[in-house]
Amino acid sequence: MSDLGRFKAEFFKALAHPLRIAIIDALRKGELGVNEISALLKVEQSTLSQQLAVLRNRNILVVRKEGLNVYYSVRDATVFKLLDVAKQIFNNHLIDVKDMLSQMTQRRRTRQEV
Amino acid sequence: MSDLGRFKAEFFKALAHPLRIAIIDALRKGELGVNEISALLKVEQSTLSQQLAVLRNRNILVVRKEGLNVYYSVRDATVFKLLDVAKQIFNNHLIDVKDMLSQMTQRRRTRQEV
DNA sequence: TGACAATATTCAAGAATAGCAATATAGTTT
DNA sequence: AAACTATATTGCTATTCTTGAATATTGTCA
Repeated sequence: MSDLGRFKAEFFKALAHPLRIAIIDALRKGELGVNEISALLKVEQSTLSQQLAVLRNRNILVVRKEGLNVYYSVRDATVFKLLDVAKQIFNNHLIDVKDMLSQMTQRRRTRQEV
Repeated sequence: MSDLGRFKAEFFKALAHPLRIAIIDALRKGELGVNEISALLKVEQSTLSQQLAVLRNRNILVVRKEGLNVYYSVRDATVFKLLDVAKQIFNNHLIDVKDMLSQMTQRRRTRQEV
């Protein structure tokens, strides 16, 4: 297995979480403070902090501290391109996305039933 | 949380595995039989089959059966672009990749120790 | 039909992840 | 220094993922 392959896998794993995607999307226009992200995404403080940590550890986000506040930004704008390409793939296959949605919903329903 | 965000997360999750990345990479030049992929990647038969199933279920791969053999191909070549963009990000930050490698190695070591 | 080949699915066990609550840390203000 | 604020980290439980082994399925050929 090539190292590059493993790197990519690690990298995609970092993106494989709805909240983490939302965080990156929120940073498209540039740096934001944790409080701003928090207000935007409305999740538990510790949950947000944990997912920020994941992105930070994977070198996807960059931190800047200023007094009590912490500001995050995306290190390499190429990451946005990745999200855009993903979107493009969905646009190519709207029907499949519907499949995926129904699968996702079904799974959620199954989980609840059990 | 937007649906698109969740779709993207699901999608990246599908890519977040070294073997699955390797499979997709192997299919860059077009369709391959399972036996060929197997020879190429040298993994357990069931492991390969399982990871092929993941990619199939996510609509990333397309199947064609012919007698006893099964041929897989990537449904939308845009997926390759995704891998390329990921590579591009690594090229932009070679040093960080080294960090990541050392982190990965360290984690693996820790796991073994425990 | 029976034996065989290629691939898929199921099962079980361990590893990794997610998210909340609680606690810790670090900077600020009084 | 004490009280306060913003963020990070830890502890814990539930869930999901990964993998090899065993088993099932499907098509082929004698």
